[in-house]
Amino acid sequence: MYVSYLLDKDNNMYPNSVRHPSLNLNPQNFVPAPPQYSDFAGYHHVPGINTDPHHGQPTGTWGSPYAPTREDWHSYGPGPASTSTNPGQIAFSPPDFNPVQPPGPGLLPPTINSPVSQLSPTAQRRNPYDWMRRTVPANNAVSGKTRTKDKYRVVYTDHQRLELEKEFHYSRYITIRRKAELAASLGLTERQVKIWFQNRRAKERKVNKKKMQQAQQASSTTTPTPPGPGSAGGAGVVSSSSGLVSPPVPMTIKEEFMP
DNA sequence: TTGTGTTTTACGACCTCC
DNA sequence: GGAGGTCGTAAAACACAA
Repeated sequence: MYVSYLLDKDNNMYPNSVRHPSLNLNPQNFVPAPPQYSDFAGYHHVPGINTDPHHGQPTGTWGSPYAPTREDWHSYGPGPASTSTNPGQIAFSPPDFNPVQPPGPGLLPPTINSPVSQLSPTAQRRNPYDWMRRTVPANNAVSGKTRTKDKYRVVYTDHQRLELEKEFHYSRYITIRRKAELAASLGLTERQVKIWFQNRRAKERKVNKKKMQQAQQASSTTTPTPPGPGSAGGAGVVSSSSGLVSPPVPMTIKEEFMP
């Protein structure tokens, strides 16, 4: 890995090894996402749902009504029963959420120690969470690669990405406190969490933009109306200075979250 | 295999806000 | 001035067709 390079920039970068083969979660431990989680890009943030004090962040530029409450996140993880079979996975519920987990069935440390079977490298993506279970070489954490050398980025574990997605699902913009908590619980740095959210928002904008363009194309083919001012090539889709798109598009079941 | 396209981390530049 | 936002981009990791 490029730990040395990153350590030069951020003392807290990679405080411990994040890369471990056993961190890759068994896809069997995931449950298919319910229909309401068909597409992260389509979630609606509801201002005012942030009853959690540390989630009382302003809605900021994200004015669209997004995100269900965290109670809904139960459906992400394995249920209570599966916590015994795989201590690395926890049911994510708001009252229980404590990023600094005590020893035992917590977030990261038990996962590292728990033997989780590796997926066959030839396995195809059939599970809605397949996108999160890529295998990672075990020596990534100690390889000491840098950006200027032959390797410059790590691949987050399935668990890390799942927890980040959960948080993103809850709110597109993470608070400072939640960022610190999440970073601590996932073994990431706050910088990594921040950048992950930035990249995730960028991805969402990209997906939304693509959807809007496709919708415009579909509508233009069905109803051949001449393009109005500012509607050429879907250029007028992205709203305002924030670049955010208000997605009035109906929710569609995203392929990767289909059961 | 291998070539190619896509996705995922990570960064720098620039901007806004406090 | 610092923190955090978007935007553009680099490059590793990955998926998949030929």
